Amino acid sequence: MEYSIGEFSRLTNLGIHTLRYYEHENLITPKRNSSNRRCYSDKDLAWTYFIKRLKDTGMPIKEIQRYAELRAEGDLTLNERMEMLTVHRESLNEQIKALQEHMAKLDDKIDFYRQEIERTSLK
Amino acid sequence: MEYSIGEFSRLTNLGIHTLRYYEHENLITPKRNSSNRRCYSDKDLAWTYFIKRLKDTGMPIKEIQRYAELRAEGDLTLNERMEMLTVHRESLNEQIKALQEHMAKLDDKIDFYRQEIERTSLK
DNA sequence: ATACAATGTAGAGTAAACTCTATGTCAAGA
DNA sequence: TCTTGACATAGAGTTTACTCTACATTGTAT
Repeated sequence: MEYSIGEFSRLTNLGIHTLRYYEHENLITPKRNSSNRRCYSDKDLAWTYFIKRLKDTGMPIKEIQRYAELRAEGDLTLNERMEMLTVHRESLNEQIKALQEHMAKLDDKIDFYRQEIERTSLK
Repeated sequence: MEYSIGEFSRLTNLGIHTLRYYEHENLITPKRNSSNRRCYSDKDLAWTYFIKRLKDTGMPIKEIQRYAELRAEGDLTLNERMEMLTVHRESLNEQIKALQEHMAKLDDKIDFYRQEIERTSLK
């Protein structure tokens, strides 16, 4: 299947402006039809989902750019891409650990509030 | 104990400029000495650590501002503050869940790469 | 007395990631 | 044919959270 930018925007939940911006940054590079309109493919779709995943896990555009560059170069860069993902995996792991710690502390604080409210009868 | 902005900067690992910016945004409000220099207290220190925690868990400055405002109003706002933290706790929980999902998918991808590299003998 | 390092304020500048505006093209329906 | 509506580009504007600059004061060591 092929999609116009409007359809693709709805599918990916990324604004049209954002899609053009991503293309400008060489993240997503859809084909063009005879009238120069963008034609996004299913491959573009899967790739866009992956980009969103990288973004949602805190990878900056610059780094995604680098990954996209390697991807465009084909199989010879598989090693390097896997290396990038492995490094990123570690950062993700640390993010999760940090958030869990924050969660524990937050729970302490909430408990403290609960007691204070009880004590001062502000229930 | 009381700390100058320089000492406080070292203690909190926040730049001097950042501390002044936080004060400008009414997040941290240290006392001043006779020559108008900032005097940070241990209470400011504990509060600053908490601000960092909120920031590190994705709370925007605007919201921390609101929290700081309530805090300045005293015990009568304990309920409202607890409510804010409880809501934030939920967002934290969702962040963690999302990251764990991303992690699983990332592991899949890394596995896939491993196989591809094996298959195409790019070891 | 003087130098100098830390501090003060006000306001400008920066970086990242969008988001929007102005203007123009083009295919399809009334 | 005329009018929409979706799409195109180039470039300006926005938001968030700092970060830095310029310039004036002040406290301390020589």
